[in-house]
Amino acid sequence: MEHPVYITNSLTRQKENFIPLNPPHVGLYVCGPTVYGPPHLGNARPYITFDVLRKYLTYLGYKVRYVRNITDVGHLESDADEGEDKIAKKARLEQLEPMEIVKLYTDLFHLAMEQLNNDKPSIEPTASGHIIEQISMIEKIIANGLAYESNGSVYFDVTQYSKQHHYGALSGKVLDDLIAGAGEEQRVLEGQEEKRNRADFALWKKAMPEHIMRWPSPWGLGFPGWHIECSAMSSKYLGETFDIHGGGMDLQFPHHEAEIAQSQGCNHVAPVKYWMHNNMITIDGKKMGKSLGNFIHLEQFFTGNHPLLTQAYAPMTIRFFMLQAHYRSTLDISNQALEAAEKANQKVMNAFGTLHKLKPSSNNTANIPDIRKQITTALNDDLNTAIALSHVFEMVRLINAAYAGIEQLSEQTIAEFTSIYHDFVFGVLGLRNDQTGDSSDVTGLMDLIIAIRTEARNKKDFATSDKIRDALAQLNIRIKDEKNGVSWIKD
RNA sequence: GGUCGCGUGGCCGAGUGGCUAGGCAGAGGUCUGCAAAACCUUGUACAGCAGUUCGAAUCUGCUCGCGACCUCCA
Repeated sequence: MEHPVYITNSLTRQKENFIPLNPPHVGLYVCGPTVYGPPHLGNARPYITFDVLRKYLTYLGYKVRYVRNITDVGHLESDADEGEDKIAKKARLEQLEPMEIVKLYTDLFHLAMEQLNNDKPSIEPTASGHIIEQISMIEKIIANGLAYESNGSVYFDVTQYSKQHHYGALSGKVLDDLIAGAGEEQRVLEGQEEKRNRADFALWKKAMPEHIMRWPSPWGLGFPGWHIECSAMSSKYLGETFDIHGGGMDLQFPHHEAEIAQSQGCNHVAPVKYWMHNNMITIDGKKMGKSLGNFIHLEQFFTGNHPLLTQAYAPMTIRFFMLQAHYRSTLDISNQALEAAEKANQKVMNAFGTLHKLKPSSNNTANIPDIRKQITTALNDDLNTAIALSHVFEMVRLINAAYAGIEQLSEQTIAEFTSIYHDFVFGVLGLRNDQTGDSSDVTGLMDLIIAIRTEARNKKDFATSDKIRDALAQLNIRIKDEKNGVSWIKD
């Protein structure tokens, strides 16, 4: 098959032709959430980005296996906590079992994914369900001489590894700098004294008495290091080498760098052919993140319940907003920007309704572009959804212009536009038309109300007709007196 | 301090050697009882300075400003 897609590979920092290892099969792994809190806007970006990628590859005929994990093993939160992990801490604060915390936030995450219209992954493995695989991987790495046990913990020997491989290839880090530390602000990392070298990272951590999430291992009771789960689960379900690994740019180092080292150190092959990283959502130009405390939960967007938000924003507004930017750019959020996205999205959805009302002409007006080709060209070029959308808007313009009688569209073109809506607007881009779904009862009632109002208008009884329109507006139903008749939409 | 990236019209945001990105907002117009919607017209933007080039927002250098990673983070 043809392979028209180009994607930016973080490993080479270049756009590369995407050719799967075993076409038409594509293995896609995306780092999933650590379920210890409600999902926020920043969390949504990779899942929307890679949902679009998955949908597009599927549209092109690839068979995608999409694996996205759930991290339900609490990794160490900070040095000060003396080994307490994020999930255990949350459990203590809320007086719940750690697995209750995991369940609660996994459910919230799934709900948000559904609201954002992200398809479910093919496999959604949990870290806690793959302890055996992680232990076995660690054993292999030790056997290969690239990890060592120290006081019940196991560390990856970065110095040893770097004698054979380039540690830092993905992130551009230089090992000597990492060993030297981050300038004068060198931080004291937990368990530093157990390591042979500052740059070494944990594969397995001994559980302190207060650490309640713990499993037996050859090295005693403990829990897996943060990075090993992704290596274990991706290789289990996608093979030792697979096509695409995605995630946020903030995971590039140390998480993904460590993944490469572990997998290579275990299986003697590079785990991933194409690394893809989405950029950050910013607020006032600064990364939205848990550590900065400037994040807004998705649920707060959907309800508008947040001091920084002037109104609620529907899930599709959020999705549209993200798609208007390229995934490798930062995206700055503001009420103004979100409102713009809301209106733009509405315009696209409204045009779909208008499309159905068009009367086909025998011929097209001149210069109707090949929208499908333009959209695929944009998506082929590193998944440029912003450009793809600009072509959608050209289609929207043509539809509205045709309805206004300025352009003419043939039956064939109308059918193609309908197909483009299904394939791309609703399909690949995953925008859902939340205005539809009204029952035939409502439609019948609206027909009746509109008929009565039209009667009043014909009698120039504008007081009555405006009263009806205002009352409907109160119910978020907007009446539009168009040249070709009266229509209504739900806002 | 090291590494990397960014600075585009009122806002968000594509593009990256010559050809209108797009959306929102604003202005004018068409339509309309009014409104809404839609359509048409409209903005001549690329941080600053210098250089390369027939030509630069796009390449090079310098300056200023901002950010990401180097620690958990999507």
